[in-house]
Amino acid sequence: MSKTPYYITTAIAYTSGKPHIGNTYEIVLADAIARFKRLQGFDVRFQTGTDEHGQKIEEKAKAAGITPKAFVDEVSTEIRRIWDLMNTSYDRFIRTTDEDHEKQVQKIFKKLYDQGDIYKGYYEGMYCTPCESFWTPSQLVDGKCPDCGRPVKPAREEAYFFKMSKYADRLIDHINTHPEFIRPVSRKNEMMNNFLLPGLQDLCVSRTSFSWGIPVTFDDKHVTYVWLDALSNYITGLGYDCDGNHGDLYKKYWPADLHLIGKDIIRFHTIYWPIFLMALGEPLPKTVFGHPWLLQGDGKMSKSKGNVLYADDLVDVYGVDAVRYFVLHEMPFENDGVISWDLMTERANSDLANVLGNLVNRTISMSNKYFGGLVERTGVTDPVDEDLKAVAMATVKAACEKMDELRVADALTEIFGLFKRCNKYIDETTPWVLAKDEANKRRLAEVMYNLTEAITIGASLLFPFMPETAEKIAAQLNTSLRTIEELNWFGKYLSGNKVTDKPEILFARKDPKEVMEKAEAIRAAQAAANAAAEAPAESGQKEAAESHPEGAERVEGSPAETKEIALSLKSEITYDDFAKLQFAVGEIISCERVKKSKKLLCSQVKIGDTTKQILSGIQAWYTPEEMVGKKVMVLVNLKPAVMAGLTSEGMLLCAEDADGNLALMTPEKGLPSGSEIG
RNA sequence: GGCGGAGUAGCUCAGUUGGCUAGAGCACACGGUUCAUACCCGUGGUGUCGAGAGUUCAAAUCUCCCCUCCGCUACCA
Repeated sequence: MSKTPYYITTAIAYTSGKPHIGNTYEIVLADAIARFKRLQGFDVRFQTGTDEHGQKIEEKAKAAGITPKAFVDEVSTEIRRIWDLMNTSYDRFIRTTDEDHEKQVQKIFKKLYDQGDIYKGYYEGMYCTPCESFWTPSQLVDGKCPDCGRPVKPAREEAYFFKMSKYADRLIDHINTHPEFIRPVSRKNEMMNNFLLPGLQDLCVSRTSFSWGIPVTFDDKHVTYVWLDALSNYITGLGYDCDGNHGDLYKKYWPADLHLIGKDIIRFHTIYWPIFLMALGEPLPKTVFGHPWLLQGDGKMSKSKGNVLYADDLVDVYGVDAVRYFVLHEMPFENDGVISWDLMTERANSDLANVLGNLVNRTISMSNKYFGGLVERTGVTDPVDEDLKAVAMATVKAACEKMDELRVADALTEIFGLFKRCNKYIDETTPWVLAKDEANKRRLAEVMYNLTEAITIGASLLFPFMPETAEKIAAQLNTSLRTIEELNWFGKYLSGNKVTDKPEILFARKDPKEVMEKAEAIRAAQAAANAAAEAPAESGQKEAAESHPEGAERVEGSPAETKEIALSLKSEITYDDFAKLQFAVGEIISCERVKKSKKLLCSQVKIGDTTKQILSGIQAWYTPEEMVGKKVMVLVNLKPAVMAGLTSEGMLLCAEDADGNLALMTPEKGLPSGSEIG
């Protein structure tokens, strides 16, 4: 009888920097699911990897003075190191720079082009030559470039597009008839209401503005744009062949059972990816699960504050399995979870040290104390045994049910419920009382046997979540872990077996004070490293919530990475061009939030003897209160435009770094408002 | 602005198709116990179930409206 195949993937991580604990969560979650499926007897294939192309990487590499390939080699290696540190059991770590992947993406592009799904077109809309940017008609302001206000010309840059609309109806039908396809289901409405029902726009699948990508074979100016490249990894990693000569893995494992992704990229996995597959004539993945995020609890995560949590630091303090336990347990099904040093310590102490570690330790100690380590089944039962056995068996079933629903945190809770039941059983049976009377010796032995067996069952179930711990427990009990199939009845522990005579502490209790001291040291080191790189203050929570424009996954930049920005030069202008722009110093006399917008601030700006109302998308960086009184650089003669119902009569100038952080331009000396800048 | 979700004990959250004194875990307090990592077991609450109104014999649960927070989306000089 051959095992049922089960193919699970994570999103591939974008190689722009070191992943923090929030990014590391996904691979651990996937690993727990993959390991549990293996335990259930599935033939599991588990794939993860890195997404390595795109303009952003090209720019970062340039800034670092190395080739894009050298850059992504370094980052990909680092990501893989962390995945390995977390003890994840992936079968393939694919890189989008892998030769087999690139070759297939090129063939896919060609095939879709040949069959008419991809067509050569132009960026619809208007092109601003100096800005090298395309704009849709709705983005234009009075028919001019929204960035520089200059006239724009009709579309110029050619690009390849994918005809999304052609497959929209089929996809809508598929989503409606396959309730398992998008999970959690709340995400289904978002996709339907925002994209599918209003009508899908064709997707741009090639670019000519950068070169770090997979070249289009029949048109060498173009490289494949991110999604067609990145999403294809799920099939190229199995040996998909566009010509139909698929590898055995592909035949066996496709379609995927589960694409595990962050909730920010659900759209790409539930709309574009299925449509690509339809176009290729391949079956669609069974389930796409958009998991929530693990956010930091103790203050906003910020590189400059040095409080970004990384897997390595947490592992140093708590150990791999404690970190795995925390991220798996603390992450609910639909809402974001929270992580902090305090919460982590609390959980490690109460659940791991007190409940689990202590249980194993006291049980083994008693076996040694009363029977020299021998665990023997005597058959001297008591009614109190029944509930323990029933709970043990029920836990096996409950854990499977929870995992089938992808409720990983709940499954873990079920398993710990069994360990708690074991502790209670010890109180119910009071082995130390039984030990006082030789007549109870055989009953005592049975109690110890039941405990040992129940712990073995718990440890077997725990394996997918905390592999090392489960194995340590089995080793101490001198038994082996079981599969789900082998957990079908209570009493498989070998009677007469001998447990270890020296129980090892599984989880030492952590002193919150000491942990905080270590955390503080880590924080200081991180802040120092960051200060050297001179990163501006920023809101990490916000960053965590921002979707990555290019990558298949957001990855936080490393604190140590260079902050040098690669300047892309615009075309030269004449003095006359410059002279058309009128800049002046303005003083903000009042400022308030624009109610209808999350990003806009509405400022009254005094410029000499006139006052202008100016809207700016800077709410994330400045409060209205701190705006008031600032002297700022204003572009005065910009044609007014209406935003969110309010008129804006100019533009406050800001500088923006590579991460999108803004800073207002202010005069270095206290000049009066109205002073012209030129 | 459009669509959707959420607001329940100090904290994190469960609460199925409306139905008996509204629950769990953590934290806290007290009691028990000593095999064990000062651990384990038991007991304990004052929750206006976001505000208001309505339907009903009965509403945390349904309807309406309002407030707050969040997500996706649009706009973002």
